[in-house]
This record gives sequence, C-alpha cells and structure tokens, in this order.
Amino acid sequence: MTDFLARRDSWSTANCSIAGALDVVGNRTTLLLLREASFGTRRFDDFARRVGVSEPVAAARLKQLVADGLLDRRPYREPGQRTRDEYVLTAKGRDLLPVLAALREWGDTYAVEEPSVRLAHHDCGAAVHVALRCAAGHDVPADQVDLLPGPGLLPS
Amino acid sequence: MTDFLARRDSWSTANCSIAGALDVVGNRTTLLLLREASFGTRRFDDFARRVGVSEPVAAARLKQLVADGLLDRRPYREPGQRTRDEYVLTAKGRDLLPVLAALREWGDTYAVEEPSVRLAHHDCGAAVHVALRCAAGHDVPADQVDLLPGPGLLPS
DNA sequence: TAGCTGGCTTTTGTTTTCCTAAGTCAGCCG
DNA sequence: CGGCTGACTTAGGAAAACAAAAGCCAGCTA
Repeated sequence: MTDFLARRDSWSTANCSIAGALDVVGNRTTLLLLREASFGTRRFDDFARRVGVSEPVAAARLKQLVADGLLDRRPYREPGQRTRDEYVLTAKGRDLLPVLAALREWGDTYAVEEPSVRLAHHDCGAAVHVALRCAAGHDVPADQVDLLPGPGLLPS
Repeated sequence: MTDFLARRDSWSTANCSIAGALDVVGNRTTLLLLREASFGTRRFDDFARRVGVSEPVAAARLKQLVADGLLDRRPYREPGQRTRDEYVLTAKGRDLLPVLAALREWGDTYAVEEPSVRLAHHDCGAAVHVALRCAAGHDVPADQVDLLPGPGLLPS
C-alpha cells in the first residue's frame, strides 16, 4: 500500500496530472503569453512584442490557448475605432496563476538578481508567496508531503 | 507609480523572474525528470523509461540539470554491486516542488479525470494544495494580488 | 475612394529537439 | 578471461519550433 512508489513504472507516465498540464502549457512561449495576459495585455502585437516572439508564433500559440480554453478571444471596439479582437484569461487560465507565481518565486531566488515585479496583498500590502497547505489549514513544509495513490490507481 | 504596468514594454522581457525560471525548466522533459526525482527516482534508465524519453535525451537533460545545480550526481554502491551514479535533488531543485505541485493541481482539475497521485499532509493526512499567502499570514485570493514594481525597476 | 493601420497569415529557410540504432566502457560473475 | 549488464555516448535522420519578410483583409480617416 505504501510502497506503490516502488512500482511506479505502470503509472508514472500514464494519466499523470503534471504531464497533462504540460501538454497544455509545457513550453516557454505559452507560459510567457499567460504571464502577459495576467499583466493585462490584450492585443495581439503587444503579446508578440512583450514576449519577444515573432508574429506567426504568437498567432499559433494564442490560437492554441483559445482552443484549450485558457484565453477567450472576443471582439471589442473603442469609441471611434474599428472592431478589434482581444484575448483575456478565462477561469481555467486564471487557475494557472499559482504556477506562474511559483515560477516567479523560484526565479526571484535563483535566476535574477533584482526582480522587476513583486506581488503584494491588496488589503495589507505584504509580499505574496506560494505555500503548500493542507485542507485542515496547516502549513505543510515540503518534507511533510506524503505521496499516496489517487483514484486513478485504485482499480489496479 | 501604479500605472507602471502601462509601459511594461521596457521590462516585460528584461530580467523577468518567470522567463529566468523558464530558461532552466522551460521544457516538458526537464519538469518530468524533476517530477521523477521528487518521487525518489535516482537511476538513469529509470528516469528515461518513466519519463518516456530516449536515452540520449535523458542524458542531455540530466546533465543540464546537474550543471544548473538542480540535481546532484554522485556515485554510490549497493553491496555486491559495482559503483553507479545516482541523481538526487539539491535544495535548489527541491525549491521547484511548488511549481510541480501547482502544475499537478491544475492538471488534476483540468487535464485528467482520475489523478493517480494525491498529496497528503504527513501529520494529519489531509489533502495538500497550493495557496497564495501574504507575509502577514493571510490567504490571498488571486484577485487580491497587486503587481508592484520591484527593485529591478527602481533606477528607471 | 485611396491610403493607412491593426491583426493577423503565408512563405521560406534555419535551428533545435527528438527518436532509433548502434557503439563504448567499466566491472562483477562464472 | 570472456560474457553480461548498467550507464551512458555517438551517428544519422526526421519532425517541430522559430525568425524574417512579405502579403492580405477589414474598416476607419481624409
């Protein structure tokens, strides 16, 4: 029961949630586009320029993100302007913000000297960081996390 | 001060922590190798087989992970066996676990029907999930996160 | 109605990533 | 000392991702 880890050949790749998530957001450009979307970027060429990617790549990735339901593409019109399309995060896309926050936190520590953005709690102004918590409300240090078989493994 | 987001062309790509983190772990194979390392996998061919990648790719990625300081490669010897090399997470690599946990949580919700692994708090057994918290100890919902300029932007 | 601009798409060619298959090397085992 | 196994490396080639440049189309603006 507890040593299901020992024979994880059978399930390590099969229907793994991490692999499934990476099938959607497993490349650099996609995550940077989502970073921009979380900053409020909406227009096509802003995405391409700020992510630092060519237009064909931006078009392909944005299209894929819309197809995957992370971004919503919808027309809008500023007064006196023609109709344009904008891309905004869906709930499914917003739920990836913890991933971006965790990457940012790691990058702040190990990849850059001076972070250009910091996250603050709107109510109290204190710095926001990513934490592991259990359903009972405890803070969970990384070494107190147990790996247990999930419902996808019970039939075996 | 608050509309620094409006002219983020200047800093969106430059020394962004997320981009820096993705330079290290920005591809699928690397993150899956770290997932395996977090499961306790140590041997070369176990990594390759469980991640589902060919040996040359596993060798290249593991070598890069060692060079980046996320994995430590060290010899070990089981009794009656020859010396082998094993790969184990460093502190720098362990600090990526929140990223993996966040990806897993998103994948549990959106990418698979039945997760094969669940995380539990060792002390109380309750499910572990990723949360945003501020330094003052509050839970921070995603819509209460403010983006503020960090130290890397002050000189401008 | 003739530009002009935003928002893409198409084309072309290069670079990166990956797989398969084969080869290497060290050392225990008979 | 000759084979076998684990842990890789090398070679060759296919597939994917990417950039640069050009083209297309809709609809304001003049």
